Amino acid sequence: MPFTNDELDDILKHFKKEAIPKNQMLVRQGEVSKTLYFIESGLGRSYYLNQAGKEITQWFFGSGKFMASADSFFQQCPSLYFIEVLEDAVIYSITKEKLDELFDTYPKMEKLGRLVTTEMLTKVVNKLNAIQFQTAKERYEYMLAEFPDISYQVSLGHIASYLGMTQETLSRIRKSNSRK
Amino acid sequence: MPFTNDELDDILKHFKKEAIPKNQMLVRQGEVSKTLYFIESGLGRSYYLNQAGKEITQWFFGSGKFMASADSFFQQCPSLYFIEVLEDAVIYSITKEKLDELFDTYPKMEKLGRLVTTEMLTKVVNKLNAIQFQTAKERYEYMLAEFPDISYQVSLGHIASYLGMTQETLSRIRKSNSRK
DNA sequence: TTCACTTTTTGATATAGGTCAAAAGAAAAT
DNA sequence: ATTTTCTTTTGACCTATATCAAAAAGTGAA
Repeated sequence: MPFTNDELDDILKHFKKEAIPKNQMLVRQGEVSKTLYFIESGLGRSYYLNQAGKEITQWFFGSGKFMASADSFFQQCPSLYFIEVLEDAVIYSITKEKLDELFDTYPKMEKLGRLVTTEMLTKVVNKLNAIQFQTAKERYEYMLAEFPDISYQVSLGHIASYLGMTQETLSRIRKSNSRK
Repeated sequence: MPFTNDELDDILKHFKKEAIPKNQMLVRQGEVSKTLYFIESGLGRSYYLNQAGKEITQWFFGSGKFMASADSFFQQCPSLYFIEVLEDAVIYSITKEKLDELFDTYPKMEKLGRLVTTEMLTKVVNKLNAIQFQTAKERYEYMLAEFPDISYQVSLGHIASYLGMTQETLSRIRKSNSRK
């Protein structure tokens, strides 16, 4: 993005840099989320509780990515998701108000916002297609391709629910893959 | 959106209004799509061909909605999807270049763009959750709730593939619903 | 009205992946 | 070190939905 150094300085001043230890919860279901996070290092995930009260991973956020309960942050409605930090992280955060300020000051930022959302949209659509029409095994392979790093850092159960299968099934898939 | 009448006039001038008959193809897989469509009336769908060569409906677009092969239009890459008109339609279309012109002239438009994408994102996430963790019957009910009109206008096979099930299964679900 | 073609329904059978329960393995806490 | 707790693996069994095949119903053209 073509910002001058002065602009960049000003923009970065609006963000707060923090070290966040693992297992910390950043957003709770039902809260209106006021903060957008950018992950410098570490790992986060969003999840929700299904009818049976089971945690369903909705998304993983790796380093270099923006993390938010998208619906809640952008529409300022109660979040459907929890967001938690899975690995000790360094995170830049910004409130909705400050971000909107930036959007007003720097129209170029709107573009950035639009591009970030569009990228996210593309990824979600990809996952949708993977989930909808691939076997459990193929979905796991899609995940290995899309988030190679994450597959090792994260517990089986988190990944399984992300991929829409039980952890038993994922365990069996891993076993059958390793035999070969 | 707070535009003056002059602005609105200018914006609308960039769009082309057209009547498009049913069964017309607007975007083909592999093409880079240069056009964004807004459906005044009528109905469209996007779909792709899976490995077996079967058409898989990816999305339905009803009146009052924007329609595009999102990845292709926004990132200007070859489209993964076909887009076709299912019911005679009246459509406003705009090219990528003209839209970008508008974005440059009217920063407020960026915001609009961002909001449209965000809304889309929310819907895709909803569908993802429906597909990922609900039974075939529940998915059909989700569809009846989300697109009540579409369920009647569209062929069984199109809907079944959209919902990630076979048409036989959908036919049986409809039968069991009507018995009650 | 009949013929060709498409879409939907029905039936029989197969299977991927879910569920439940328990064992084994790791990690954390005392 | 040892106990407690959490995570992963394994096994047996079951069910929702896919697949395959054929019949029935619907649609449109000649």
